[in-house]
Amino acid sequence: MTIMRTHYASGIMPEMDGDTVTVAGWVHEIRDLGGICFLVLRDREGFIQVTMVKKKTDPDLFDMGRRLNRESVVLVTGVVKEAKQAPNGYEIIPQSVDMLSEAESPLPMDVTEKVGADIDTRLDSRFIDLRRRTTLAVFAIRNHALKTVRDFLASEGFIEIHTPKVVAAATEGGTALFPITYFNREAFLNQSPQLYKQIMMSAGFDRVSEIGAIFRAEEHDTLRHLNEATSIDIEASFMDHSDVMEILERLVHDVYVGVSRQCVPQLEALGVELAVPELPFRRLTYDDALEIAHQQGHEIEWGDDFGTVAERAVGSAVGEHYFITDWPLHIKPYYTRPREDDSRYSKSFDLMHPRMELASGSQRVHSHSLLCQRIVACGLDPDGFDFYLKAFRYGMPPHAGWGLGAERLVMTMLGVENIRDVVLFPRDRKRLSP
RNA sequence: GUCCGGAUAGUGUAGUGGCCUAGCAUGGAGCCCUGUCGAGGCUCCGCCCCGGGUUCAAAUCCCGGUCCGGGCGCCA
Repeated sequence: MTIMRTHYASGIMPEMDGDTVTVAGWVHEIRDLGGICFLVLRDREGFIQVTMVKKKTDPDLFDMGRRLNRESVVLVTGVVKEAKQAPNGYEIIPQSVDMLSEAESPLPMDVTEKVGADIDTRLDSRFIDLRRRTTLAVFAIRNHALKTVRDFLASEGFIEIHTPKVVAAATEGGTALFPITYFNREAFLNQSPQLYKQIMMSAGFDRVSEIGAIFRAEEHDTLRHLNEATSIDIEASFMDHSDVMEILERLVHDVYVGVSRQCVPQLEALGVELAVPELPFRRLTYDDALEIAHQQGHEIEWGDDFGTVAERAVGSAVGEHYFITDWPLHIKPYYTRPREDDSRYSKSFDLMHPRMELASGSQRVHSHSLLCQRIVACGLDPDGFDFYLKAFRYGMPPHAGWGLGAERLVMTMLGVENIRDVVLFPRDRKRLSP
């Protein structure tokens, strides 16, 4: 016996009539009609029907096949037969069925999607949930989306880097961090690659990108936050915020195009009709967005961030992807560059989907003295930033960059409501396992 | 952090004081059935989160606990 398949389920065609093939996968369903028994085998790529006719099949094989438990792993060798009555017009007449791993019964949840399951049940048995066609489709699309991102950034001359995820005490401020023990010292999980990708500008890499994990210790409990997420980051020298905005919108556009072309079956499985957003995305200044929020009846003081409700109100007023630019300097981090003509404003932007924020970025402060000044102004201690500030003292080019939430990009693209649905093993406030 | 909601077979649900010996679907066991594709038919199996209280009577009301979901805040 070999444990090798010759074909995935999707690789079998009616034209192969008469060929002997070996398929391997999970027993999705068994429909036993008495004199004829259909076994539906499922693998990563699809389903294939294995048909056993009582009169023609070896009695032992027939009896073993019809008694298999759902979700057991089997290897089936047989002859492809073109058959009009079969799904897709073909089936396999088995010569042998080897059970490689018997599944226990009952299953923790339904794989055939006849009965629903709560997200909590699904995540507790994620390995089973991931066998479901729609769940698999989400991750196939996520894969294509991120592949498109990598291809796009490579074609734009970005060098992919990997920055440390374990970092020393110095932080960017703002979000809460996860403390860890690093030998006998205190350390943290990184909240973003921000400081390191900026250091790479001083290193002369010119354009860098990273797709990596970020960690935030916020105790939020929403459908769009996780404590471990994937961030798509870029940093580019000799560019300003409008240059990187242009890269960002083309990237998002490219992802939609790539997914709509390469993931047709998956989109169909999910019932998603993907509308590719038009370029260029609309640009609103913070003041414009504030005006729209006011018109929608949301009172926000100049200088405050938009709350969730006002943010959605602006989003539905715009109705498509858009940028909010020129944020008040004091609500942006210290590395954000002030506008030369009016330092109350910054050279910053957020990329918004009508439902939520997707990305934020800016032109950065590249002057060492201004950066020190800004760190102090934000109430932080420059001493903790030595390793970072040092890179600004020996030739730091002007630069700009952004960070884009990979999960949010995928979930908004697919209309998925819960961010946990687009992460294999999500980490939220309550879930640390599996 | 704060507010709101929920917990009933393996899974998803109905049931808001007695009509509950808890209904339905899916599932499991078994039987019948030669073209199913959410197969069909028949029989059977399996559930009220934990503890206390109110009441003649609690799945249902009250209190405490545990676990879960969600809104807002927070999230440079």
